[in-house]
Amino acid sequence: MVNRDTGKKKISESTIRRLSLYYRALSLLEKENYETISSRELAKREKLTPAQVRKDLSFFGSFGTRGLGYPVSELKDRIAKILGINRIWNVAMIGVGNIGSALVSYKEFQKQGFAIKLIFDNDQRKIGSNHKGLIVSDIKEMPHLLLEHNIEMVVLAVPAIVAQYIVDEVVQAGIKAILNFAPINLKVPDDVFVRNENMSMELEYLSFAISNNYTPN
Amino acid sequence: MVNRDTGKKKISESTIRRLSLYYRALSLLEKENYETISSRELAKREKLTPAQVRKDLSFFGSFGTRGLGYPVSELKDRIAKILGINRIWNVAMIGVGNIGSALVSYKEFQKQGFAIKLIFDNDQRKIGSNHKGLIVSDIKEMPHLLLEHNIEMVVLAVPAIVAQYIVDEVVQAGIKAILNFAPINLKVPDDVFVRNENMSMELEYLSFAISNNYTPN
DNA sequence: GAATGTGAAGGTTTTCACAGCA
DNA sequence: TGCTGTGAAAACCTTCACATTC
Repeated sequence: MVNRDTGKKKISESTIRRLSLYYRALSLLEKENYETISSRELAKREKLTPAQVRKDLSFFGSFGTRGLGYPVSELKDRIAKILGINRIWNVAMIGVGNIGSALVSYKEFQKQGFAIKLIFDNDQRKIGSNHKGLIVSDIKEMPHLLLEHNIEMVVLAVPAIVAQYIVDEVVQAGIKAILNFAPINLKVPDDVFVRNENMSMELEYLSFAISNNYTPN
Repeated sequence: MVNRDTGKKKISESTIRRLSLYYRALSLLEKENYETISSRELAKREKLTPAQVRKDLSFFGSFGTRGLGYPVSELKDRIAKILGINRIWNVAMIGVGNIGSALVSYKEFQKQGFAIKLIFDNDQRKIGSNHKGLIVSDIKEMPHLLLEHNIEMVVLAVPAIVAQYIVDEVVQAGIKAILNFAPINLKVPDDVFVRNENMSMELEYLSFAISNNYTPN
């Protein structure tokens, strides 16, 4: 429960993922002009239990008022701060194939404060072309451009075969966060965070569920 | 541990997700002409523990040989059967915006046996146009076309505002599995499976990790 | 000797249940 | 009365360790 080195309580991965859910729900509630929200109602909206919501939030302090609930706007801001999304992140997209170019136009990223500032590809026909106001740069220019533009995160949407090679360069350029769409396990140093987005896996999960009449929980 | 109704051991969501990982690793191993693989080696490739691999696999039977390991091709086929991916699934794409059209061209789906057979949109300019050999159909035609083409899964890539409305029609058409890209919690009957793909959430996780020097493990 | 299969142990996450406060 | 915050209990998941088999 408590980390022996830092003395801090350990936050589980699932708690972090749920914070994202709370954030989204609270953004909506704010638009619907809710002032406060109970753990029960918040749980209902995200298909969780009230106790879960309270436990999650209590990790970071006492935000609520007994008898009343949580103040929507304030809680939303607090969660933004915890998640580190109370600011703009500079992101680079590597690869402008199907997925890459779709993500460049994906408005949710922009909306959540992830600003795509650079786009790279190695295809001469794509280099120099315009994607949503951004010019595609040659991947050879990547190392110094990442530094010059203060890029902090990278979305990797390149074929699996070249992914490791490119990620090595990305790491070399000091990037510490990578969202990887290539279906491959990237090797990176311990201080670099990688999240793998594997869309086939989700379909496979559905396939399993239907095939086995799977009932979670 | 054991389900009281069915007498079956309960399979956890994480086990299912790892089966997908094993499947991918085994496909690769097969190409590399491995005949057998030990839990230790398989674990190493997917950054898991050997015990974990053995526990997962033992849920479904005894596939291995003591002293030797698991037969690569056979284990791969077995997992395919368990996941229900030992056949082709008929899939429909709903929405041909950025994400939708990217996914129509996404080769991993095809490769894993998820065949996109129909594409829908409500935009008159898109209806009738050609995407990778498929003609975009009017979403009004959806109910009967889903039935006629024996569609079993649907990928939902439409704006959040219309997602619930469309999903209601999809459910009505008897679809039991939905991969949802809209950032919203869909309401569906208990026997319909929904997986949410939320790419901003992954970036938020990375944001949290960098901001807090988070160390999972 | 090498590696599986599996009860038991250990650890983590979720839920319960209730004291405490508005 | 209504709802939070939180120890304690329960459920769940992972790892250990070893008997077993090839």
